[in-house]
Amino acid sequence: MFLLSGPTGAGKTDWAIGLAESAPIEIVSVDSALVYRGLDVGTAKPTREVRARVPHHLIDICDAAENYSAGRFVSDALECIRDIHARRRAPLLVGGTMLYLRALLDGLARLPPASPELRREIDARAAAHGWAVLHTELARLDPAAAARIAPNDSQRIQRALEVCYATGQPISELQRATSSPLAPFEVRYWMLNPPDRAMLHQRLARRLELMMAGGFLDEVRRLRDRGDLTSAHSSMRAVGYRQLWAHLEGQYDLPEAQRRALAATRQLAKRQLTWMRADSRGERLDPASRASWIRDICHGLAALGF
RNA sequence: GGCUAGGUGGCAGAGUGGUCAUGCAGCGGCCUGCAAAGCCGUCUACGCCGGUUCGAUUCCGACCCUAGCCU
Repeated sequence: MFLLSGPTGAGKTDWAIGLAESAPIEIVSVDSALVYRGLDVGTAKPTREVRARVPHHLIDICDAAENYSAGRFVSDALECIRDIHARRRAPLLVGGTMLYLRALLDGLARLPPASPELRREIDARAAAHGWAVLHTELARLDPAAAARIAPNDSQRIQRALEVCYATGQPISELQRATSSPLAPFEVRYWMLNPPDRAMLHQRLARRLELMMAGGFLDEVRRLRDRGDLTSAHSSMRAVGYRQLWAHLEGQYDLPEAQRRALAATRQLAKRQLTWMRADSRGERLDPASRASWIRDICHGLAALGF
C-alpha cells in the first residue's frame, strides 16, 4: 500500500488521480474536512466526475453536524484497506491531515472516545474559573501530562481530564503503549515537498480566488442556513469556512474575510510542513517528478503481479 | 508661500530620556480520538541632518514627506 502526504495546495490530488489512471489503485482520503458532506468548493474536494472515474474513499462519509475524529479515521481507513485488498487492488492513502496519518502509521493508544457530557462540564468549569485552574487540577491527577501540556492549551487539558475522569487513569499512562496498525502491510510513504514557499503561497492565493469565483460563499451560506450548524462545529472551523461564516455573521467585510482565509490556509500549510520536516520516514518528492513517480509505481505493481 | 496635525518594525497601533508595548501577517516549533483544530516561541522600528545630554525614538533646530486648512 501507498501513502502520499504533503501540504495543502501541493497537488496531492492531481498526483493520486494521475496514478490511478494507469495503475490498479483506489484512493483513500486522509483528510479531516473531505469527510463532510456539503463542504465541496472550500475543501477543493475532487469532483463527482473524477470520483466516478477513480474510486475514492472516506469522502462525504458524515454530516457537517457530526464531529469526525482521528479514532474513527483509523478504523475507517483500515476497513477501506482491507476491502481494497480484497478487490486485488492497491490502496493509495492521500491527504494532509497529519494527525490521521500519524495515527495510522504509529497507532493510537486505547483511549475512550470523546464524551460530549464530560466536555460540556469541563467547558463550563473553564468558563467559570479559567483553564489555568483546570491545568492545576490536571497537575494533581496526572503530573506527567500537565508537564507536557501548556496551561493555555484548552483542547489538550480538556482531553487529558476527560480521559482521567472516564477511565480513572492518567492519560500519560494510557498513551504509553501503541502499535502500528499498518504493521502487517508493506508500506511506501512519500511526501510531496514544494521547494519554494513563495510559490506555494501564490498557488494558495490563486486557488482561493477560484474557490470564491466558484461559489464558496454560497456554499457557506447554504450550510449556515440549515440552522443546526454553529461556528463551533469542527466542520465549520475548517479553513475558509470559519472566516466566511464570521463574515456572514457581520464580523468583517468580504475582502477581509478572504484575506484572513488565505492567511489561515498559509498557516495550515506551514504546520503541515513542520510535521513533514519532523518525519524522517517518508521519501520527499519534488513536484516536478510526477511522471517518474507514476512510472516507478506502475513498474513496482506489475512486478508484484497486479 | 503661510498655519496646523502628523511621520514608529510588512501592516495596524501605543508609548518612553537609559528594560518589554500590543495585535495581525511572516518565520520556527509542539502535536495520541475537535487536528483545515489547539498551543508555544520569534525578527531588522522609531523620516533625514545637526544640537543638548553621560545617554535620545523620546527634548531643541533645520530639512524632507503626508494630510487638512488658509492665501
